[in-house]
Amino acid sequence: MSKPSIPQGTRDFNAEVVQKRQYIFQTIRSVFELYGFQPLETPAMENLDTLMGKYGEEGDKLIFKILNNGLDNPQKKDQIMEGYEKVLAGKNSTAITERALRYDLTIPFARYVAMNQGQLVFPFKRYQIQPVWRADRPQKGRYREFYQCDADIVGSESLINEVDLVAIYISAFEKLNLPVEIKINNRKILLALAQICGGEDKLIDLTIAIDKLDKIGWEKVKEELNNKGFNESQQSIVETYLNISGSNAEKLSKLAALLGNNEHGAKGIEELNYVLDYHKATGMQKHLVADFTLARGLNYYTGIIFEVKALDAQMGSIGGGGRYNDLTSLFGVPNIPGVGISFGVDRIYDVMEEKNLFPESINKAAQVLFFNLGVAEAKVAYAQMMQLRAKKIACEMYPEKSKFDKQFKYAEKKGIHNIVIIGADELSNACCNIKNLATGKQTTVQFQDLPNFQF
RNA sequence: GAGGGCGUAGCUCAGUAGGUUAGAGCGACAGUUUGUGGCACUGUAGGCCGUGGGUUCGAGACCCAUCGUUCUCCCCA
Repeated sequence: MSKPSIPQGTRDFNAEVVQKRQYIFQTIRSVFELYGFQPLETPAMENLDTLMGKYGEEGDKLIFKILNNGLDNPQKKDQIMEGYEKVLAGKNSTAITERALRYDLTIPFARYVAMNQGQLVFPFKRYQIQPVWRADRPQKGRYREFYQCDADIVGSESLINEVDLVAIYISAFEKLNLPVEIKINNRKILLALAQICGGEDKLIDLTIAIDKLDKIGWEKVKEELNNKGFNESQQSIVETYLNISGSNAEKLSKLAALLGNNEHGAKGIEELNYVLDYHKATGMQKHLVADFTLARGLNYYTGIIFEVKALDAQMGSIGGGGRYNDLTSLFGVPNIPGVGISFGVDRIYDVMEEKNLFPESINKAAQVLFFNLGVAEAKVAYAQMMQLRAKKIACEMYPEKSKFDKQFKYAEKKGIHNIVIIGADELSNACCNIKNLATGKQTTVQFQDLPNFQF
């Protein structure tokens, strides 16, 4: 038999890791709930058509598809062979695969809203914390199975929602003690830029190119623009656009000058100003950075977009989101605008681990270990232990009679801070000896006083 | 999808230029020590050197393939 293994890009989480991850989940969840969001869960798998075509060409390739059952059914052979031909040609076939693992939480949410629009109370605010799967090649900070924590609001165009989501980001990362900056931009501004530099249809080429700026530098971006058919004067507008610097207010006024009276540009700037202005009053403004190079890969965004970057850490974005004005129309229900954000828990974990930001207190080992010193002793000890458990003190008893040495080491390795010794001597005196492993201090306590002992 | 690094004991790794019976530290187990741990000392167990082929008198080492893993690019959280 070969050595056991798990699929590439997936992980097992041991007790310590689970507790740390739960700490992140719990922190984010509590903030979501504080802001009036309610939970939703959707299935791990969706129908393939629900997902295809929603994430761009690259995204489609990264969707994990599930092979249909019953492919060995001889009655369906012709259908299946025909489907296989389509697959070989790079197309999808429901004869071969009709389900896939979810790629993110936003599209399943849009699907849910479209299916349940009659029942939902709008504006509908939901949060969702579940794993997603991507058939990407794993590398640092990138896994094939990872969790997202999303909060979305649909059925409202108000920018107060954007304001609220920024506040969620900032307060959640403050609670986690993780310093971040929230980059903010607007797809309308990118659209305006595209209109000025050769037309709306260039929007995607343009955003892909400028998104690479901090990675490859202006010269390479210029080259890419050139290859995509942008002329010299258009390239120089883009260069001016990318070189805008200063405080948020300065950047926005310089941008306004560059975009002139372009309608989308003016709207985009106005929206950014609205959000920044609201957060002057909350004091959260200092975490917000207007960044016109921010583009985001997903093409369903239409308004303000966000991305969260951990400060002083070698890690890509640890969260992102934005406004999508018509996501449910993909499922035949038009005119439900929405805006949402996502936390990348696995990357947040990696950054917090690297920077040592987890509090000591999240280790949830039992507080007390009862020694097992024989049949009669264990029976009495067990009854005493149950009284402590009734007081919500986490306890366990060593399951077999073993040498002191061994039982001590067990407690030490599991991080249990107190041991209770009930041996023959204690038994005859109806008492026990409690030893604190950190201090080495030992106390003799009568059985009737044990439940009230302060560990 | 493209390219690089690494696979030796449970873990972290040595293993010189190809040469007898593949090593260390940590961990595990046992003992010194049958009711008071952490230290120390002694001992024991544990390896198809990722897998398959090839070169050679001889391969853990060299070559090819394959699988796994990790990193970079693309893209993304």
